[in-house]
Amino acid sequence: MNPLLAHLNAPQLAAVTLPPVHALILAGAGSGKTRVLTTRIAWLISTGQVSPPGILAVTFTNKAAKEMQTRLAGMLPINVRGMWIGTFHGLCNRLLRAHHRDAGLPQLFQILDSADQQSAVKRLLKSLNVDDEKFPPRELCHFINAQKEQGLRPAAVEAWDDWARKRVGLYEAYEAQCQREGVVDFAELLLRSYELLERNEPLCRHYQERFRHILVDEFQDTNKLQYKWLKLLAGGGANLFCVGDDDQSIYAFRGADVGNMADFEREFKVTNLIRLEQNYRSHGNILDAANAIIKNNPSRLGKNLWTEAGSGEPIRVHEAYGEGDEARWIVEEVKALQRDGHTRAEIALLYRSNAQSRALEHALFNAGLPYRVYGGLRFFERAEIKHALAYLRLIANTDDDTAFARVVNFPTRGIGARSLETLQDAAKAANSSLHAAIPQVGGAGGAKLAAFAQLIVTLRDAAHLPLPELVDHVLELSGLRAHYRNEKEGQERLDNLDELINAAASFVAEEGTPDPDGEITGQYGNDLSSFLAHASLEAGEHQAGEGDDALQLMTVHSAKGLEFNVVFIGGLEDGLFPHENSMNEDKGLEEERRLMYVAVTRARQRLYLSFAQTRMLHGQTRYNLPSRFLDEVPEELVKWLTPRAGKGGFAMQDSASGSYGSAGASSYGATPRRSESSGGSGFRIGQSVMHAKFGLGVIINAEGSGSDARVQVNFGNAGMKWLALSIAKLEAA
DNA sequence: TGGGAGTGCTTTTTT
DNA sequence: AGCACTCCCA
Repeated sequence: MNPLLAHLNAPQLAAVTLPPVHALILAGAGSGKTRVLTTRIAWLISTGQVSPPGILAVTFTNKAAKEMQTRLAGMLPINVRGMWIGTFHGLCNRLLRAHHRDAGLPQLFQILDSADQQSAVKRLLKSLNVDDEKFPPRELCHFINAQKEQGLRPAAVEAWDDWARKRVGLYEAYEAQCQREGVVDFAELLLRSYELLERNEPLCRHYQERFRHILVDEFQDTNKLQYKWLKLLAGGGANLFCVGDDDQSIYAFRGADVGNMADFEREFKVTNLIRLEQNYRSHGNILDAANAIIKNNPSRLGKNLWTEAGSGEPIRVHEAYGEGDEARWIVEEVKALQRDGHTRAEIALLYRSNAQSRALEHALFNAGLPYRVYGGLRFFERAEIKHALAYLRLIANTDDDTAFARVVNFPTRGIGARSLETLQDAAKAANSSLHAAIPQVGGAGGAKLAAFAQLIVTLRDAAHLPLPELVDHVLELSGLRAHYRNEKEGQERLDNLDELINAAASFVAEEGTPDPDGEITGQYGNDLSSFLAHASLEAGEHQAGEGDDALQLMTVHSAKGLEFNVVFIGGLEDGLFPHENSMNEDKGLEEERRLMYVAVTRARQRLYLSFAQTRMLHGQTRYNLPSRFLDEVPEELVKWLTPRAGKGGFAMQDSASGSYGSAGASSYGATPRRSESSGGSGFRIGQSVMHAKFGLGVIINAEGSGSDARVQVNFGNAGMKWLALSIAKLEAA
């Protein structure tokens, strides 16, 4: 047996070795989803069914993409760096850099993150004299992104009244502004690359022919546009292999559409639907609870997790008076767990909304327990870092008005609102960028602006320096360092700025390499612009001390994909979890329930659920009922740590390698070579075959020789078969 | 320019 | 309650 395939269970094996057909893998929590995805890629490559450039693998987070690359690198002796494995946004960026001309973008186009986008919108409203009470920038951004995520340009958006028409007009003006400034927001990355392929037939055909196998992770989280993008790329006969879990779809609120799973099944006539239901993570009671909860959702594709592990411990439920009591109880419980030998890093405190972390942090701080809060400001989102990046962006592109506006008077150089207004008017009149309009401003303000323009020129002169030195140079000449040195609490910010130099240095060392398949995709641009793209696309985790043994605090959303030995889910109250705002939404409760399902399935060994009778929220004390999700956990799985709540005050119930890359460098000596045949029959592992009755299949194993030769074939939905070559009529397909 | 007072918002979030 | 943001005055 191919060692790649060892240790896979039957459905995993079936999925990994599927013949070249479209497939939908329903992968339950903890069922080995990433493993299937990466092993599938390794299998396809090592059996010679596809070469690495023929693979396109898409994920949602950088973390997931990196994980896939790392694991793949461990399975195959190939350079995974050049492969098209990445996030939707990262891959689109790559595509647009390579074909920036065809996409109508400057080579060094910059990427706006959400905050940049909002300030760009604010600036736009101001320049058009639009009342931002009537069109709140935040809401306008949402609207614009939502349109783009449905693939709609302004002309295609329907508007029935004046206000809606005005809004579409602003969308249009925003696009024009971005185009003039040479910047692109996140949704634009997707839409622009979709349109690029859709309109440029030869280019589209090139990529369609190149990518033979497209694999998608977390497919339930794709939005409409992402699905269209995938369909377009798969339009040339590539095989789409989508892995997802409808029960873990928790991002509908930002445009994810689980309906894509059903659409995919229908539109691609998917007959190969494989369920991965064996869970390798949690003990039985935890899984039973999760199954019982999610069973209450109607429209599911259907799936039931099971485990070979025992039932394990009961699920512990605790009732507290207020959020402070809840937090103190958790602290005591954590201390007890530590005494029993649990490490803090293996304990997670999950909550529905960020505001809940405060009470927990307070109690943990008082108890002196180290903890780490996920979420919140990340490195590249810090103000001082964004300031420094803005100077770098101006070096790359002086027309980037967002960057210009951010730092033209930071550190302050006496360029006030008046001068800026004059400048904005001049820019608008000349339809130019702010930077380009500087010569037209006279007076004292004009002189100061000219000095700023001179500063940018001086900085640009240093653009040839190695990136880390350039960053250092910018920090010094811009006056940022001096500014923070004079600030009382500036030391941390200075440290962060120094850290930015380190980030630049390690970026150059690790990723600053040019695209390996340069003749097709062109080059990325220079170090500076790829570093800036990196900063936008990968904001970076914020807190240091990753290696420290600290409790893990995070929202349920950010816990998706993670697992812990012990999990506390706090604030299980109606109104909080499920959240009251979700109740008005269509299908809101179902998404909350999936969220609860995700939360529960994070736990390996022990799960605590807790709620409080009163909770301070928005400055007011609220009295909540226990969460309805608590009632959905079967009683027999539960151990109440406090007298059981609800039902009338009960008493305490205590109770492949040779086919590609450096030949022979395989780490798997036994991996069949591409040239090897099975028993001299002319067939080889990985070969697609056709059988009169079972249809298309792929050979995954072989034994015997001559008249005894037998091969194992995966026929997809027709199953896995051993066939004697002397009897079965197999034809190469 | 910067600080103090007043105002409004507050589910979840990656890229 | 706590935070970000704006506005106004010295």
